[in-house]
Amino acid sequence: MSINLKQLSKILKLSPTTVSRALAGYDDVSERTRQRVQKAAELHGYQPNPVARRLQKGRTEAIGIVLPPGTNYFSGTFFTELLGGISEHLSQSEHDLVIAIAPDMESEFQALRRMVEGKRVDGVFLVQSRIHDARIQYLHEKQFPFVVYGRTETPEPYAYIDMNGTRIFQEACEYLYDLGHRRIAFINGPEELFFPRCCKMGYLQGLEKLGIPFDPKLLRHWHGTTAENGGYRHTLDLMRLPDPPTALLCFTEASQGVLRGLGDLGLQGGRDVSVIGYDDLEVARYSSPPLTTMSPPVRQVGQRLVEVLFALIQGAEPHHFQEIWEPAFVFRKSTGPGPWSSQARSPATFGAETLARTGT
Amino acid sequence: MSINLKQLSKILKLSPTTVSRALAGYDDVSERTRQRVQKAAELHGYQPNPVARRLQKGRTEAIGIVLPPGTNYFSGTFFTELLGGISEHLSQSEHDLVIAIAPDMESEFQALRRMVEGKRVDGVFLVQSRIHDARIQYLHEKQFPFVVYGRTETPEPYAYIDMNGTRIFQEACEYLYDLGHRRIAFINGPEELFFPRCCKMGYLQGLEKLGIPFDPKLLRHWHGTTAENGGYRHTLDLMRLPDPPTALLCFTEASQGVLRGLGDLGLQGGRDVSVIGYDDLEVARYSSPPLTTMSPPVRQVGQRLVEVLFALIQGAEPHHFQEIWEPAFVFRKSTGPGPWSSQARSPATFGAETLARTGT
DNA sequence: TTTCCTTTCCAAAACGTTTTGGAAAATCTC
DNA sequence: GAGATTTTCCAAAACGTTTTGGAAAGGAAA
Repeated sequence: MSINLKQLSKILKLSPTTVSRALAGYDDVSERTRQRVQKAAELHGYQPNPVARRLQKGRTEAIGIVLPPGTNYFSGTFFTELLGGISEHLSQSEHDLVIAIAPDMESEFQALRRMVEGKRVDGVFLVQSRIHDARIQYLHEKQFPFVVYGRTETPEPYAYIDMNGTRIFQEACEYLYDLGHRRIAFINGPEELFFPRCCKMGYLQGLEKLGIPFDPKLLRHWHGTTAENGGYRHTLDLMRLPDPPTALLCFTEASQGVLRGLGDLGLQGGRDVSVIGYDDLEVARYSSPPLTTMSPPVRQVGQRLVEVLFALIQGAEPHHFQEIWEPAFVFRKSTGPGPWSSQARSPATFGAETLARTGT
Repeated sequence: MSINLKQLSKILKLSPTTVSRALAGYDDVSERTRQRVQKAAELHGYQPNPVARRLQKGRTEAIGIVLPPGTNYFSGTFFTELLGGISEHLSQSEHDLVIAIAPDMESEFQALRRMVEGKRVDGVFLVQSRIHDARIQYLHEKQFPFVVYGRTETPEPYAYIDMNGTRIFQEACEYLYDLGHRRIAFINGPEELFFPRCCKMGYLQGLEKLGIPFDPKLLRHWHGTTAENGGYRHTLDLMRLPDPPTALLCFTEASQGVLRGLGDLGLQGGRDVSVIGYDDLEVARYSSPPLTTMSPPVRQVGQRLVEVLFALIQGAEPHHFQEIWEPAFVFRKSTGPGPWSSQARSPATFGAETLARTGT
């Protein structure tokens, strides 16, 4: 069917060596023959067989990612977005992205081991980092190149890109405070994940800084169901408290369920209750009301993950790649003045200040 | 780091040939040495290098899929679900799943060509089939193994698994008729896709069979935005007609936007307006009200796609694998009696009948 | 004992590249 | 024109498997 190196070199009456080196751009082949080779290669549609190249080079030229169980509970859309960023950057460099979707924790680890010990990829991405994450310990032990989107508690130095959840949630509290809110609830993600814990810290620090006593009833975690459903149930529950919140922070797509829950209770987001979401997916733009969010630049993260992983594969030290990015607010219509708004600082001032601080 | 065949054979004082054949289970190696080899392999954690194996075998032992642009507009969740089905089945057979996510149509084709002509995979899956689908013609010309989830109009024989959209939408019309609905609208997916067209045919046939004149104002297509947003806008628009529909059929996650739109108008799905969705994702179960849907068995489809593709790779004829599956109804709370309900047949009867016909 | 099967093993080739370590040819230097 | 240097090419080895086509050893049949 398609031509290979030996055949092409026979046509050109050159050795395979020369043809290979000509195409690879080495300077020990004359400009004239290089041109000749390149033209012939194009004409015959020659492409080096990647498998043969991989064997010789000792690299698989492939990168792996195994999506954890419950990815869909989290946000299928988020991951296809992240994968989009990764994939785009990857295809430019002749690399393949191999993926596994794990139905449960056990097969998640198994899939990871298959990639690593089966020498099927040169490096892997990790997402949804847990507070204690066995995957990270494992990969560190194996000395296998990997980058995490998120952090964990293990002491080993590893490469990561994470969002500053602590800071942005603290700022979200301040923003709501300035709008005149004092009863601020937080519907957070699963407790075993590291990122939600950071967000929780930001929430607590924010409250403390503002002199609002922490009410445990206002901090919720969804778990074992979709973010949307978790947000829905907790909203119903929260709004039926004797002293319900006037503002809601929420994690990923929980916000969609929150808006729905408010709707069912005859409340309108942005007017009766303020809502701020995390993750700025398409859906946030089109919800009713359009959602004010804290927004990580998902596609850019994907691209950067690729860059970092390539560096690691080429032997760079992981501890040089520990980046914490600042999410930015995207102000839409789901936030509005709260019952204490007379006491507030000027929101306009705050908005400007925040945008300046979070700019890229 | 890890051991290879030559080293292992040296340890065992056997030839690489024998070790390889012992592990592959050939019967020209004695039971005794086979056991010995197997034990040693296990002890040293020997795993054949997949790249070397691939080169020798002339197969990449990898399968490709390129997600079309706008996958997220469609339903990121649906695709992670489908990929889950594929991935699970695939990892059992020592194959890799390589994926690309295309930002636009051009790079979609480019990614496909890279996989095919770059000999990076043995076969590919196609999803979101267009009415005229250049990908299918291309793959057919190249004689490259592929299976489509969905169909197209091109005459070439190709392997596909598709849902019987025509039939299920026709039955949905009948079901709504029997509930007492006569003004039945349909918020359909993008027109250039084949499946929405089938659904449309089913809708039209259903109306005709029931003697309901077709009102073009009641048939909508969303396009270029998320399904959710499309559903939302069209619902607002439809319900503001002088003669608004009393029941809404909708395609994929448009249903979520539909419910939201109804909510904004102060209407309740299932009571004021009946809604039936297509695709039974987690989100349908937890919406308010829980959604009655037409539901394709997504994970099973994924598994079957893998089986079929393997058969094709082994040389089977594509036209032997043209399957049309019957989606089943999942009855929940988003449908109820319509204004013409006095004239209806008994819904109970209909329900039983439908379930029998669509069972598996 | 000889002949003919079986059983059990293995050397060598092959898959399609890239890299290594020259060698021949061309050019320069004096 | 001889020697030194640069330019241009290539044969052979290597990457780690599997497959091919025997060969040696052992046993059964004559």
